[in-house]
Order: sequence, then C-alpha cells, then structure tokens
Amino acid sequence: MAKNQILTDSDSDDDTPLVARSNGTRSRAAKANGNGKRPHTSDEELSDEDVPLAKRAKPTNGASAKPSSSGSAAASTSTTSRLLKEEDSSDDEPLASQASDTRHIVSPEKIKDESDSDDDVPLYQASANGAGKKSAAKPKANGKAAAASDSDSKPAKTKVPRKRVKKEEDSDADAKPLKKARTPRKKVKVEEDDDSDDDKPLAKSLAAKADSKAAKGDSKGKGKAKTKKEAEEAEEEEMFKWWEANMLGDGTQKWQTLEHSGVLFPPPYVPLPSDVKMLYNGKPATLPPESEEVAGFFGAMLETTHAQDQTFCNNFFSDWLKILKKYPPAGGVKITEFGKCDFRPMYEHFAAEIARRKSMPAAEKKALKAEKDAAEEKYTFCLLDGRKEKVGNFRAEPPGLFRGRGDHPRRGALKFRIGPEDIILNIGKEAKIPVPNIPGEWKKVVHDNTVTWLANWKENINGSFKYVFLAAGSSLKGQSDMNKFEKARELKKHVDKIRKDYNADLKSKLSADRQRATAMYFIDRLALRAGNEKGDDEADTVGCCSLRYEHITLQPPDELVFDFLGKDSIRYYNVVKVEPQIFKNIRIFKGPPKETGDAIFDRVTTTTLNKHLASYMKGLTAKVFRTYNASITFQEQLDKCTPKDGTVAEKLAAYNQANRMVAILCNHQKSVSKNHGTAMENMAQKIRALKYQRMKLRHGLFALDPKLKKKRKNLAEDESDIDDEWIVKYEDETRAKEIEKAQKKWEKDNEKLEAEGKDTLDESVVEAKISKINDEYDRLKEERGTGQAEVKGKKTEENILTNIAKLDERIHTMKIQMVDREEGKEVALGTSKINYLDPRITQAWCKTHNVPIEKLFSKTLMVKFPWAMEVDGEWKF
DNA sequence: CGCTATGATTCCGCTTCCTACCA
DNA sequence: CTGGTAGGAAGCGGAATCATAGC
Repeated sequence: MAKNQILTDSDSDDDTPLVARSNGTRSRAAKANGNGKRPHTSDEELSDEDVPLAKRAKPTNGASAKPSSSGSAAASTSTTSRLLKEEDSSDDEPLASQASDTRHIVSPEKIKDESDSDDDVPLYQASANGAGKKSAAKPKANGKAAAASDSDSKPAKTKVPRKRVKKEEDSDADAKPLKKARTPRKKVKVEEDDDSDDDKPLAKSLAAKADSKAAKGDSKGKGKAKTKKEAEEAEEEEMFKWWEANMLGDGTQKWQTLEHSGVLFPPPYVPLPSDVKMLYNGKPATLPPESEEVAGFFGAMLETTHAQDQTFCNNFFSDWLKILKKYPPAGGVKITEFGKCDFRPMYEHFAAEIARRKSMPAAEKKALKAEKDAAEEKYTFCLLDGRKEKVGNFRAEPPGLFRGRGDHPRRGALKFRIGPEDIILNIGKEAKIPVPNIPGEWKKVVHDNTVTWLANWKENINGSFKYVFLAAGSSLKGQSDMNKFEKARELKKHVDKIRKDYNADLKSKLSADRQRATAMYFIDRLALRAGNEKGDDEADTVGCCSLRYEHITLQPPDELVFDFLGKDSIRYYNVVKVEPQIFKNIRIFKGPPKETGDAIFDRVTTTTLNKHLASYMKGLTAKVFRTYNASITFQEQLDKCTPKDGTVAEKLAAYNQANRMVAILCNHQKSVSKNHGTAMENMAQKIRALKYQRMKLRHGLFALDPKLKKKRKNLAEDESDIDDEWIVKYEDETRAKEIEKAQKKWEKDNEKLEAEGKDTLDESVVEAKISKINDEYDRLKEERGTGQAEVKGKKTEENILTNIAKLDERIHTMKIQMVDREEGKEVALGTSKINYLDPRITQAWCKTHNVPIEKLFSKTLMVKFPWAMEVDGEWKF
C-alpha cells in the first residue's frame, strides 16, 4: 500500500520524527466530552514510577471507533510507526549519537551535506558563530557556494562592523547603499493613473530622516507612458530586496512611515424586492431591512448542512430574535418559533440571483469586475517607508452567521456589520488620514510603529480582535517568515542537548519535570501543537499540553493510541510505539484519581513549557519544533530519495513524496475527493489504452519484417495488464463508442442543416460511416492473437520505434502520476508548503536537480518567497 | 503565577481561475 | 481552430491557534 511505502522510506533514520501514521478517517466535530475542568492530581512527587500497572485492567482502547486491536488499521500503523529505539532505560545515550549514526548510513553523496549539518551536531560548539565556522570547516564546497551560504544565511553579518544602536537609522543607512549597489533601480516606476497624490506629501515631510528616495523616484518617473505589462515588469524589477539590505533592528520597530487607505466597507444592505418575503406560519412576513438582512443570511444557507444543525439554528434564531425585537415585522406579526419560519422564498431568490449573475455575458461580467477593481485599487497597497507594499485583507468582514469549525458552541451566531466607528486605524503620524468609504468616523487613530497592522476591530462572536495586515508577499511578512525559518534552523544547534535533557527528565522525581519532559517528547517526535487552554465557548479541541485522559490510550506493551480533535477539529489519530519510559509515564499521568476529562499533563502549561524551552535558546517555543521538524524531515527526505538521473517527473514525484511525509507528520489532512476512485480507474484505463496502442505498434513492427521480432527482443514481450479478455472488451467498447459518436454527429449536423434551411443528410451517409467503423474493428478482430497488425502512417522501422518510445514515455509518466495521486489522496500538501517548509530547501533542490521551480511553487508562493530565490544549490536547511 | 489584551501565524473550506480535453 | 466543460489547483476569507507582555 501506498502508506507503507511512505513508512518504509522513513524507517531508516531514527532521528526524524514519527512521521507515518495511518491517519484514520478524518472526522470533524466528533465531540468528545464537554467539560473543561481538570482537577489536578495530588501534589505529591512521583515517589517512584513503579506503580502497579497490571492491577488496573484499564480499558485500553474502549474509546476509539477505530479497529485498534489487530485490525488492518492497527497492523498498518504498527509497521508505520517506528519504535524509537533508544536504549530504553539508559538516559545517557542521547539522541544525538543516534542522529550522527544514522547520518553515516545515508548515501555517499550525503557526506557533503553532512559536513554542512555538522555544525548542528556538537552542542558544545553551538555558541560559535555558525557562518564563520561553516565556511572554514568546509573546504569541500566550492568557493562560490561557501561565499553564498555565508552571506545568505546571515545577511546581517556583513564585514562592516556595525553597532546596533538606533535600529532605524542604522538600517536605513544600510539599506540605501545596498539598494543602490545591488539592485540597478531604474527610477521609472510608472503608475499611470493612480496614487501620485498619495505618494508625495508624507514622503516629503519626512525626507530628512526617512528614506524618501523611493517615493520621490516614483513621482518623478511618472512622465513616460508604458503599457500595463511593461509597467508591471518594471515594478517587479524594482522590488525592494529587503533581504539584501540590512534590516536587522531589534525587531521592535516595524516601520518609519506608513500611509494607507484604511479598510473598505461592504456596501450597505439592499432590501429584497417586495415580492420576496419569508413566510411565517405560512404567511408572508414583511420585515424591516435590519431584520430582513439577518433572515437572508440564514435563507441563503438553507441548502447547506448548517441549516440542519440544531445549535446553528438555535444560535441564529436567538440572535435574530434580538434584532426582531428592535425591528419587528410589519402588521404586528410576532415571530417566536423557529419551526414556523420558512425562508425558502429568500433562498430561491438568492439562487436565482446567482444563476443570473452566472449567465451574464462575459463582457458584462468583465466590466463589473473592472469597476470593482477600480474601486478597490487604492486599498490594495500602502506606502511603508515610502515603498509601495501590498495590503492583505483590506476588506472589512461582512456581516453574516458565524461558521465555526467543528463543534463550536457559537456557530450560527450573528456576526455584526462593522463600520468606521468600530475600527482603530494604525497609520504614520504625518500620513493623511483616509476617509472611510461609508459615512462615519474612525473609532480611533493610532501611530504605533512597533506593530504591523494597519487597522483592527473587535469582533462580536468571541470578542477577539481582527486585523488588517500586509499581504504575504510584503517585506514585513517576508521578514518574519524568514526569521521563523532562521529560528528553526537555530534549533539545530540546540536540539541534541534538549533531547538529551528531556530524555533524562523522563525519569525525574518531580512530577512537573517529568510531565514537561514527556510533553516535549511528543512535541518533538509527533509534532503536536502546544495546546493552549481554551474557553468554554470555543470548540473542544486540544493540543499537547491540553491532552486529556481520554485522548491517549495505553496499548500494552508499548503503544500509545492518540485520538483527539486538534486545531480546526481535525482528528488526530496515531498509534505510536514508544519506549518503555514514555509508556510508563503516561500510565502514571493517567493514574488515579484521574479519569475522563482530566488533563494528562496537569502540571504543564504552554507558558511554562515555552519558558523552559526559551532557557535553551532565545525565542524557542513549541511551534518552532514543528517548523524545525517539518523542514529538517523534508530536507533529509529530499537528499535521500531524489533520483539523481531521473526524469523531471520522477524528481517531482520524489519531491511530492517528501512533501507528503511532512504533511502526514503535521497531520494536514484533506478529505478524499468523491470521485477519486473513478479518477483512478479512468487513469488506469487510459494507461491500458496506451498500452494497447503500443501493442499494435509492436505488432505492426513485426508484421513489417518477422525478423524484427528476434532483433528487438525487448519488444517481444506482451504488455502487462492487458490480456485477451480486456482487449476484446476494449475493442468492443471503442467500436460502440465510435458508432455512437458518428450517429450523434450525424444527428447534430442535421439539426444544424435544418436550422439553416438546408437539406439534411441522408441516413445512408451515417450508415456508410458506421460500416466503415465496423470494417475497421472487424479487421482488428481478425488481427487479435496474430501478433501482427497494420500500422497507420509511415511504416518504417525507425518511425514505428520512435512512436513506441513516445508511448513508453507517456505510459511511464502516467503511472508516476497515478501513484502520486493515490498516495496523496488524503494528504493536503499545500499547508506545509506555505507554512512549514523553508522555501530555500525547495529552491536549492530545484537548482541542484534542474527542475524549474515553477513546477512546485505557484505564483503566489513565488511572490511570497522572493527572499528564498537567491540561494544556490548547495544550501541546506 | 494566572488572566487579559494584543499581535501574529496557521489552516481549512469555499469560490474562482485555469487547463486539458472534447465536440 | 474554437467554444464549452469538468475537474483540479490556486486564491481568498476568515476561523483557529500560538505566543507574549503586562497586570
């Protein structure tokens, strides 16, 4: 099976996290148990771990709906999850040694990498400057590579000794020369129509201290007209390469100057036509716009599963009643019962609207879109330190019914419409304060340059804040993204010691320490999320620290069954072989008086855990482990599994395979698309059809000259997976299809001719065609089993051979695709690509293996990761 | 410490866009 | 060649989580 394959692959290196698991069915919202209280156990220390375990005949797996015993699921998992083989009891054999062990096993070409990753192995050296050491200790790498990796890994550390005093001036001073030197900036940014007035005022006033050249350049270059495309290109070329500039402040100050247009509010509610009314008690009810709008929210969702959801309906109805109280229906109608409401007419109306819009002529659609785009244009970017940067979510979230994921207690609640008076704007001191596109005044305007948001507001569902940030491709986001990966890479230097320590702590006498160590083990090996506490009116989902009694089941002698709902109520199901100490610890942590509903790690919180982690390395938190393990696994898999001389298709498959392992590790699931099965079967059919063609070509070749059969031994063999039976069926089916096609075409042609008032084609025409088809297939029938065939087209040996080769190629790629597809049917690759895999790994791999990166990164990904594009093939995570 | 306020990241589902295929 | 389609992939929206500072 596909899955096993993944596993076997991963099997060899013991150091990587426990990737593979049979991820059971994905089930959302399978409510576990409601309560949130978790009584601490007693405060006692763990006197010793020799708690009698046999005694309590614990129902080891009662909870799970999975066949956790010896069913197929369990079987496959146990193959998959590796036993972390440490010498069990001996803490003094740290993971570190394992790590280097395995490294030596890996293929020879890995040695190069090894020296690279060397700097992460010995902890005692960790404090030394990584970059310097690297190049010194690596005579192997060619000069270019070494230099590059030096400069790219720590752009901040240029030779110029610079004190990091006032970060802003500092970085500015740096940015300037660098920019000039490295990016041949033609100052001709052209933005024909827009923005000129936005650019100037601020930049000018700040020219003294701030970098104003960009803005000035902008306004100056305005003369020349260009085509849109050219303008775009120019803009692209001109992009600010912050990763080449020195942007290293202390990170607290995010910008100098900031101008933007605020948030864009959705248009006010437009009441429905007067003939569209919901029914109450069977009679049309006339609602004021305020309550009609809310009714419409529900009406629009009538055909979704939400409308079947009790909680959703209840929440909606109770919120709607509040609105109705203020804006009651006309004519004294009292709406009190949900069951008497019929929103169908509204639904029909919306459906018709959607259909109408869909059937609109393309030109009209385009015009409408252009209009909308024009209105939004100025919101799409801002000026950050004089540079134009894209804004992400500049639209205020429209009102609606809250669609919580999973078993969210607030699902269906009304999310209010927000206006300017809800919004806090964050903008540069001297910037012009934008005027909202609907009447009203901003709630507040602040000038906080230590944060990256442009606006925020409080949302009424959970009382949390929503923010307008810059787009993913912006410099601010890019920098924090790069920092994230650099932080994860830094962990390489500490991870051995951390592992060693927590392995020791697994036996600590102090319950708190032992729990923490165990939790860290899970976070490290299983890539669990931290698991912050959650409130009562949130969905009951957990992460590591919030795991409860019922979420881990002991399966003697050495397996733990994890089964819980994680973020977004995605089920995490994993059967893991663990070493005895872990098993023992969980047994203790689940020991009496604990029971269902109690926290397993009652002495650990995310805060304490993170604090502990930070003692090893500044900024180290639980989530860094996820990033680290994802990227390091990815890198290792790529190094190990990419075929050196493979085709591009094979390399891509290897890439996807590595990507998939990470996705499985991080539990990024997607539901199997409903027609996956048929799609697979179709592909298989297509392959068989290609093989059939190939067979015909071979036979044609032999027909050409019987001697060729001996000469081309490699072609003598029959195609696999198509047998006589299949051929009969296939030929019959294609014959039928072609006849049907001819028939249909004839009918259609006639329809057309008739419409044009011309004479229709006689039936004999189609009959002739059909008989021709029949003749052909009869001939093929004759050919069956003869090992000979008639080939169309040029009948030379050479020609036939090249055609066979082409078919071989197609069959091969198709097969690869098929395997890829099957293995990935329930794994979402995108999430890890966007969030967890250092893009530089991909880029370096592409350069080494000569694969165009466009095959792996979509346009947005390319926009998001410009900073990663300049690494060379030698770069390693 | 735990709690709250705030800030930032991660993540999935729905919609839209794109593309390979077909008539 | 061309318009029409289906099925995926990409893009977007916004929910969910993580994290930290300050009380």
